[in-house]
Amino acid sequence: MARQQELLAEIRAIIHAAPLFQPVMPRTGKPFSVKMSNCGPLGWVSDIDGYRYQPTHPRTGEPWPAMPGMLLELWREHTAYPLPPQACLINWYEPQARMGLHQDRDEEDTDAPVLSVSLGDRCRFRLGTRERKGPTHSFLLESGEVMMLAGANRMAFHGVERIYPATSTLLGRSGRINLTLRRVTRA
DNA sequence: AAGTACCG
DNA sequence: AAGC
Repeated sequence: MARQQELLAEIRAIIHAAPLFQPVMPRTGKPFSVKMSNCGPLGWVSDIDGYRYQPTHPRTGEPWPAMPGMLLELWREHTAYPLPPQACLINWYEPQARMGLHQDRDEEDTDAPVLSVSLGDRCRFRLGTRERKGPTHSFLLESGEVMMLAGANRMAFHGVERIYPATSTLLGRSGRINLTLRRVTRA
C-alpha cells in the first residue's frame, strides 16, 4: 500500500509536467474514453495520422518526464529482459471509460514483454489470443496488481470492459490508472 | 477493401 | 446489465 502511494505520487508529478491528453482514433478522429500521458524516452500516442511512439508530448512539445526508478526496478524484477523499458504509457480511466480489444503491436521489439501495473479502482480485464476473433476470458484486476504479457500472450488481444467505481481508496476518488511498460526499439 | 485502442 |  505504501509502495502504491509512493508510485502514485510519482505518477501525479509526471502528469503535472506532462498533462493528460485525449487521444483520438486514426482517420475518424473519435476520442478515446481514456486520457493518456507517458514517461520514459518514448511515449505512445494516437491521433488522426495513426499510432506511434514519439519522444515528446503532443501538446507541450516537451520530452516525456523520466521513468521513475520504481518502475525500472519492477521491470527488472518481473521480466528477465536484458534491456530497460523505453515507454511507460499512463492510461487514466474515469469510471465510465473502457478500452476496446486491441493488440500492442507498435513496438519493433516484440520479444520484450509488456508489463502492466494497476492503481485505483478494480476493473474487468479481457484477454484473448493473437487472433481478433479467438476465444477470450475476463477477470478482475485490482490496485497493486502487476500483469505481464509475455510469450504466447505478448500479442494477445486485450481490453478493459468495465471499471468498478469506489472499489479502492488509493486515488482519493473513483477511477483507475494503468501503467504499461514497454520496450520499443530492438537495440 | 480491410480493419478497427473507435463503436454496440 | 454484463459478457460476448
